[in-house]
Amino acid sequence: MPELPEVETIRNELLPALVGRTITQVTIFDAKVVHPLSVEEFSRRVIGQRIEDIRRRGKYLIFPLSNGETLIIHLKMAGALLLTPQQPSRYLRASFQFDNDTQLFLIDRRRFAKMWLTKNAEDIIYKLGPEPLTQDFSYKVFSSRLKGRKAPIKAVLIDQGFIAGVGNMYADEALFSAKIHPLRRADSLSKEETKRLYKAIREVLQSAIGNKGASVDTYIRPNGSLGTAHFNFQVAHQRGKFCPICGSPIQRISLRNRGTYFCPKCQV
DNA sequence: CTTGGGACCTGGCTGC
DNA sequence: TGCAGCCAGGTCCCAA
Repeated sequence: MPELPEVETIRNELLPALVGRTITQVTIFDAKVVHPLSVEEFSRRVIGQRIEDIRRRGKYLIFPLSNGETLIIHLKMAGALLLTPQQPSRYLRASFQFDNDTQLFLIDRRRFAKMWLTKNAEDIIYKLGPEPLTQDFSYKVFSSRLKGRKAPIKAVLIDQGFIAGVGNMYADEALFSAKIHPLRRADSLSKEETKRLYKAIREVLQSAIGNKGASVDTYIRPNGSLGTAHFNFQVAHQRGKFCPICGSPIQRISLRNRGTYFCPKCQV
């Protein structure tokens, strides 16, 4: 599942291949991926444009184009971006051809991934909260944003308007690392707990970027190789396993229709 | 405004 | 072996 570390890895690995390249052809195999634009309009507006840069905001990939428009891609749960050469995939939803014979494929088993073309990227990403790895995201910002939030802390962490980029896996990992129960009311955390969680969020994300993301399901890097961050997971997706600290069975509950994994003894 | 539930999707896995 | 049902979860939409 691409969360911040996975999307950041994809960005880093697409940058040298695509920046400065011009799109010469695009093929959309599933019209849903560019909705509400028609395939024809999307193609017309994107062909001939040079990719000026690749940025990331939360889990969105942002491609400023030479005509002033912006291409935005969100991979949702199962999407992947692959550079040639690649094996054919029955889940190919779109392909871009560039002026140096490079091709970029959007693969998506579950048809949730989406592409937008817009003159103003803010129209798409305006809802996002702060980037957790920037200087701006200080402990003070984090603690003040928690005030008055009565929902379970896990639900707040995966709210993209609260922090951008933290998804289900890394929320579970950060809460385990900070020894906080996922169902704790967000505004009930002590100062010490808030500090631990703040630190844990940044460390968990940074470490996962260092490991090129977590290949737990369909996540794959643009060159076809896998990330290794999931080898460090302590609770996320560890069904049937045991807490690495105390040996208790990892517990799974459903929160917001998301699988939530935690240690019932270490996390209070 | 916040909160919480369901919808959108599809394929792999589990258990009867 | 067959198959129903669970599980995976990012974001939008809607109701309270």
